[in-house]
Amino acid sequence: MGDSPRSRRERPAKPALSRQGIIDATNEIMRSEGLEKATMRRVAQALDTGPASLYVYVSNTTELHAAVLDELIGSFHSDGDGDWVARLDALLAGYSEVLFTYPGLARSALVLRPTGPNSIALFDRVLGLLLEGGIAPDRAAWGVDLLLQFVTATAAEHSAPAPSDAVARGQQGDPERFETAVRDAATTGTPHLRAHMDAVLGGTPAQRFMWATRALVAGITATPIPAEPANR
Amino acid sequence: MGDSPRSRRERPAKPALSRQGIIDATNEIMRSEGLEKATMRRVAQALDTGPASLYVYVSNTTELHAAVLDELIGSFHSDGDGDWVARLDALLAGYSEVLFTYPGLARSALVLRPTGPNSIALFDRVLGLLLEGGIAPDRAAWGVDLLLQFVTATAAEHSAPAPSDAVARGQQGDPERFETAVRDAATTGTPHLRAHMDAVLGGTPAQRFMWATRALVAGITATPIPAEPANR
DNA sequence: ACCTGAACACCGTTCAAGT
DNA sequence: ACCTGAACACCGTTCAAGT
Repeated sequence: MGDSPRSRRERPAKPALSRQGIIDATNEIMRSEGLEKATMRRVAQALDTGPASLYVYVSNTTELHAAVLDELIGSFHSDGDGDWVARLDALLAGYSEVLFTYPGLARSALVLRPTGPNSIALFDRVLGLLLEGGIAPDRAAWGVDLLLQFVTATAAEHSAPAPSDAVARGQQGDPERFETAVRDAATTGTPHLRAHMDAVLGGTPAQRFMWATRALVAGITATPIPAEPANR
Repeated sequence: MGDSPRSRRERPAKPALSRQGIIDATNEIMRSEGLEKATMRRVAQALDTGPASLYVYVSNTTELHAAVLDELIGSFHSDGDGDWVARLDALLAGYSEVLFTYPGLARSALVLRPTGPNSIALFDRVLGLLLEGGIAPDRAAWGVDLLLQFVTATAAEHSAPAPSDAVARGQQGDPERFETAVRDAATTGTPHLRAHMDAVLGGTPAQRFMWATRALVAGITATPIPAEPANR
């Protein structure tokens, strides 16, 4: 009994594989090294096994990433007080924060249409707040998509593929590139851009985020859905 | 003279490499096989050379994809007539059509913040239409981003990674998965979702697209930008 | 200058074989 | 059942060497 032969030292006991263990390890790698490092091979290595072993618990890379995302969505609680607008702001800010912390996941979320239990719960909470605000249920129902899509897309925009990839510098959607392009173009055939360049380039990201959510809520509130109420 | 020695037959003359030729070949592969097949190696093969040769004209894969996107954005002209709303609809529909035809590119566009000349021109056109609609310049300037982001994100959502990948079936954001998840969840702790399930799941994609653009324009029109007009 | 063969350092996924 | 070594079929990018 006592020490089994191969438990000499090192090897921190190598916990048995499990779906949750794989998800946790993936989460950890994503946070510290970014989505693109959270590969099957890298995760397997972190768990001291081979990539093939993961396929017992996870059906493919996409599904694994989706599982991590749903877990993260379940991890933030922002049931602040205040009126429904304040609570909506807090909720969207919380979601946004998660996506900014794991930027690569925002890209996935856009394509994946998260359907895990926590994602659905988030959808329900946003819908509840819009209804509480007195928005017509039809409009609120469609509006949730618009709001969550905006948050996701905004986070995805700010996601550089590799945290410190030499190639990425000046390549990605860093605002600078866009700003330079606008200033350059303003001298040629883009009259409106030239006339309003300062407005186009103005505002902090936080100001724009806040303005956009205001505009979305206003639009959702005021815009009737088409005649056929909700066909299909 | 006449036939040079190595022009026996076959080999359709192998045109010299050029940046434009590389872009065209990439475009063609994207259309016929999807973004994920438009790799350096695959493009090089189509041009009958090795991948290393492409790096003389193109700095990396991302830049190549961005070049194709800007070319496509320049390729559609929808200066229909009618009032500004009709023309805005036509313009966004045209952009949307391109992105739906090359779905993978929509994902790229979100992260890339396209800055090519044609992309900037599109931005200018949308801005012009909003101004024509009498929207305050400050709001219009920020609103363009919101509108283009919506179109791009919507196209990205509907993009399955591989056109006919066995794994993709039931995996991606096909509406069915979301619908199933909603119906399942509706029995548990998601009261609002249950109460308004039909509204949430209702509407055709086209109806939702139209409604969303209406809501966006309404919100942009009605929402004042923050006190500091356009700092920075 | 332009082009390229070959290499480096990776991927996801499958499958026969082991325990 | 669960796990895995090894293989298959790919990637992007670099670089020394050729023309």
